[in-house]
Amino acid sequence: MYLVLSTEILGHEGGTRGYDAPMSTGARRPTGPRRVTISDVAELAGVSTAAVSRSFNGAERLPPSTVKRIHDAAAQLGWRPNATARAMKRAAAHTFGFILLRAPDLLGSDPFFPLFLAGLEPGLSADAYALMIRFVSTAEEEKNCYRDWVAEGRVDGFVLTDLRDDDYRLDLLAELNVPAVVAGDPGRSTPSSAVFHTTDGCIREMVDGWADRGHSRIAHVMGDPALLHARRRRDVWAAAMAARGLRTDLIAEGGFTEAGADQATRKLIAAENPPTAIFYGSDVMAAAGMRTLAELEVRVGVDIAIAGFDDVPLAPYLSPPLATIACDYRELGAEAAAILLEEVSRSHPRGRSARAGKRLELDGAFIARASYEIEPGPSSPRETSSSAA
Amino acid sequence: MYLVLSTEILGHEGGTRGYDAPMSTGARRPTGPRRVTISDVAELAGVSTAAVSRSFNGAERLPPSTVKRIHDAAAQLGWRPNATARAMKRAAAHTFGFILLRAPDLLGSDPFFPLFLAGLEPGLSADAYALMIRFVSTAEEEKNCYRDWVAEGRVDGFVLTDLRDDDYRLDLLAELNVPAVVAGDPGRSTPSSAVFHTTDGCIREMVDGWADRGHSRIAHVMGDPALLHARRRRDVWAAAMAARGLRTDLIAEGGFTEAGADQATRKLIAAENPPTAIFYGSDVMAAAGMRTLAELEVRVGVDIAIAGFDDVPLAPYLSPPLATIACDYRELGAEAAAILLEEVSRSHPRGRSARAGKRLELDGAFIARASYEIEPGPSSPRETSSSAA
DNA sequence: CTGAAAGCGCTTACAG
DNA sequence: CTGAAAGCGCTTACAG
Repeated sequence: MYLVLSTEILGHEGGTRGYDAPMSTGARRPTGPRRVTISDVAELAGVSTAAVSRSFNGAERLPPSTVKRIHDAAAQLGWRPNATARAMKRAAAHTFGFILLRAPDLLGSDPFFPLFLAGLEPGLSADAYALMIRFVSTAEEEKNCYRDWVAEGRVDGFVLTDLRDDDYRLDLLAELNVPAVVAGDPGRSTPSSAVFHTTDGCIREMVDGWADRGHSRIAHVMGDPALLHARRRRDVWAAAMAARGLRTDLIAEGGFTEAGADQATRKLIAAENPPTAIFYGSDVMAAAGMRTLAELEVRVGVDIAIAGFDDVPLAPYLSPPLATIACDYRELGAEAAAILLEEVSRSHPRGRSARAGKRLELDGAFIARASYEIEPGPSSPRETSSSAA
Repeated sequence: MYLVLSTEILGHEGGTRGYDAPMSTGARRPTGPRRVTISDVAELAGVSTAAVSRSFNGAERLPPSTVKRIHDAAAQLGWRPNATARAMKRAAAHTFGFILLRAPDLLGSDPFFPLFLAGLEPGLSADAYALMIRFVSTAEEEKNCYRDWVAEGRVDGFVLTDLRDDDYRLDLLAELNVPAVVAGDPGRSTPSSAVFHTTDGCIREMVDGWADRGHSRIAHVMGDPALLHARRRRDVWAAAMAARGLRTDLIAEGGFTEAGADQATRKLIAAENPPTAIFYGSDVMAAAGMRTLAELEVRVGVDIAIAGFDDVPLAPYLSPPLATIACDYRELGAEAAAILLEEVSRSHPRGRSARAGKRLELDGAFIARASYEIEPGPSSPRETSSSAA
């Protein structure tokens, strides 16, 4: 924290700059030069601290010559307004919190988190907001973190992802009465704003396309049912199937993990009437399922059609290339940032919970790659493949 | 930032708690209840603010009964010490910075960032340190961010990744004189500590294994040569090749991208004497290369052997499963956190740049999956595959 | 052992 | 237009 007044910073005028930094102010610090403060700049520029502050906050007008003198002095001393002191005066941390409750082993393959963050953060920092991130491992820890960060004044609002069934965080946020944006469809009215991809049409398009090609046994490997988006994908798949008069009992849980997808795939293929097509709730599950299918000697793209969800960068490089539903998670992050900034700019000291939050829907897209494009044989795929032998 | 004294928080004693929160203190705020402060707690508990502070900082001893009274009062009011005020007094933000200069399109498939973060953050927050993240898109922005965050007192130190050739950040950090930990091998002595995986042995094992099987034309698709780890992988591959008396001219740049890997693979296969094995500098490039090879009708695992680097979760699910070099990036993050905390705990108000930083090396592991296991045919792979026709 | 008071580094009504 | 002074919410020597 101690700013070293190196000659670099002082433009090599260290010895002759006609300014002696006070070397102690009740300093109980071990050693080291003391921090440069607004007073040092004021003194060097020959103005009051108020003038320095004003010149850095732009609101009030000062003579240009004074502003220049102050800015020169600040540059010479390498001074910038201390963010902590500023935050204290303003009673705002100028920081948002992002708390993640996630199995860490899911993070390595999940395309959502890094892209969302890469979209979110630049949007916030463009407005000088910082982002504070926390990984928690239990709901208890998570709950405490939300409360603590607000009570301690660490954050001015939150970003939420991975909405869960009956998610207590929505009510918690309402109680805490802080701005928040939910990245995901809350499925109900909430005081928090929300932004999410609407992929219902994509899933319908996928199911209808398969149905049009003659598929009737279209299975679904769903993600973790505790997650709202996993349930939503399942529900839309089921509705699309029902709309075509198709049965929806070919379903298994894959929990968004590779191992789960492997088990789910085996279960589906072992069914009396195995599917001719499988819609996996994520590309990661689809990729794992592809290997399982290969092991079971069910050829993807020949005996069975599959599709995933997310459009991970590797999806086109699988063999056959994986059909999927693409969502731009970076865009989602960027929109979340914009909404959050809008939330805080409207100051609702109270009554935030009174109004309903904004809703912004983004479009997903169905991408029909080779893994999608097969027509079911006259018999089940396994019979087909054995009849070829 | 305004804490709502809801009945929830007050344990439903809101009306009869015998305590009237002062409703204004020169409050110029729009509306809303004012923030609960240490004075409110002191008043309710019938002690001084000093006592409240002490009871929350543990150092000095207070009578247990007083501590209890204070803590009860704090709980009743939902008060927690304001982090900003605390930081100001302590002249420390209790926060570390993590600034990323990265092409955002690389983030979606990169296993490093999310896992590293998932290891790093819990380590820091266990010690009540926060992590501030920033994505920048130019070196200029990056440099300013380091300087600004220190000058503004936003952070107490930094985490660095993606070390570049002749990386100016190492000197910048030394100049700024703040604690830092580098995740990666700086390749030279630096005042910052560093933690990284040593994979030289893994790469040698891979090359030697191929050489032992009779491969002599082992190519390398390297990552972005601006990055130190890409260069290191190349150098170690080249040294291992040279040690076996093998030529090192079969090399191409893939830039860590799918498209780059595609181009690099085409270039290598088009060579007069194409390789019988390819070491890709990342799994993402290897996966992309696999598709290119398939398009070129060079069969991985039959005509050519390949291996990647990173061990992404999908690696075992490619076909054939991808041999690779595994590094535990979560462990790397956890170790980086530990080192950083150790750095700040030793207070070096000056002279940080005098001593050399600590070095911690972690082990990588070579994982020989099916894509690795072929022996080269008597002729080149393309001749082999055409002679089979 | 406990409290009054100074001070962390700013910002901003307020007074000149 | 400009500055002196109060105050943001804490912590901590210092004095009782």
